[in-house]
Amino acid sequence: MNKMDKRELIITATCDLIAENGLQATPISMVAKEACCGAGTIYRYFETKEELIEDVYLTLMERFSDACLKGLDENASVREQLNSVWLNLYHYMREVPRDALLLDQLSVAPAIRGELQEQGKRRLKEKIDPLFARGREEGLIKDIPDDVLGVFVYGGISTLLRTDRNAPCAVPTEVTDEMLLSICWGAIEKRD
Amino acid sequence: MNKMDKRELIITATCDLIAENGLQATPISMVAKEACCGAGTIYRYFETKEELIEDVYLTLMERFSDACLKGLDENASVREQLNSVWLNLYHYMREVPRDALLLDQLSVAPAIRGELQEQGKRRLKEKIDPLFARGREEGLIKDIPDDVLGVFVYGGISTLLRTDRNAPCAVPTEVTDEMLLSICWGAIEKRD
DNA sequence: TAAGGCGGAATGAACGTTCATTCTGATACT
DNA sequence: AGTATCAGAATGAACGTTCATTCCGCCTTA
Repeated sequence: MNKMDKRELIITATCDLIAENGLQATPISMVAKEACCGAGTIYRYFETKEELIEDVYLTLMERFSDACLKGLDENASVREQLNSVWLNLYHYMREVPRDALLLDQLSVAPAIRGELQEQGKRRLKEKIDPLFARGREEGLIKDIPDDVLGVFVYGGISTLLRTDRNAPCAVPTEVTDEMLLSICWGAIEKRD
Repeated sequence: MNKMDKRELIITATCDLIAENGLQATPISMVAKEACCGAGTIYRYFETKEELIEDVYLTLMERFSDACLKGLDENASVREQLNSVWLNLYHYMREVPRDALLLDQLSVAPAIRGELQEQGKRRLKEKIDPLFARGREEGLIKDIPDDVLGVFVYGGISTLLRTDRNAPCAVPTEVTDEMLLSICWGAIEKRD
């Protein structure tokens, strides 16, 4: 096993444990056991536990961005592209609730500072911001700052799924893709 | 100072400290200092720290519910009533970011179990669910479960303000009440 | 090819700190 | 005086981090 593999192994173990037990209930000793290494070894790859958490966060956001942008056709219409991103987001969070939970946990952790959050979102924003800009030019989207609309929709979807995780209700079976898009577009679409 | 005053004092102190430093950075000793009492005294009022946190959560949700339902006119139209609730929510979270932050912190804390969360939301739900039901009957609202629409809007607003707290941008100045309602209604409103 | 040695990687017991909780003696009230 | 309440020191468990030691693969040399 080479250097990077072991590093990845530690990050993966940390992901698993935090998703299962929460952030403050996963001591380094537990990560070490899960990663089949000594506690000291972890400190060969990460200066502090905080740095490990930061890396976990960035790794997760990378996966998250990949999932959202999967199969995006940059030549398609704005509407089709946003549909794709939103459905990807929705499906990913439904199918990998572990990651969604992790994201919730980490986004309020003190280790995840503002700048790091920016870094995590960067790749996604670079793709989506121009999309909103185009939609706006085409008169398709409300005259409200793109960030506001984008964050609102993201917050709606993620909160919907978080609520369902906390108290499993009918969301997974009753909310069709069509319904979801109807809500999302309703929120941002310009009407006349 | 009577018994309840001291209890309230401890809860208030805990609120202040968690809002300022985060949950896991506020030890009991610090709460004791802030509340001007000994650490042991806190254990006269709360069995464990976890129970204290639970009480903080319920107190907070009570304040939150009050704020959202303030001035609600039950004889007004569904549209007017929902406007009132949403604007109350938005203004409260903008004007008392401390409470909004606290709510974020606590809603992912392991101490806040599913049942407790239900209890915290109960009063709000009891008022709002019938509102959605009426709106649905009047053909005003999408044929999508009320919970889904309600949670989506709540999630959108709260995430919007959380994002702004993390990296202060233009939300407070640029998003007018009118814009916000346009987004919220767009998300739930039935169109034909 | 075999033996010896070298250096980075890994280990996990030990350390110091922090924290929730308990204990104890003092204080205020009746 | 007796009871209830308090403050804060004491306690012990749990944690992040360190470090002396061990391990292991590779290179050198004969």
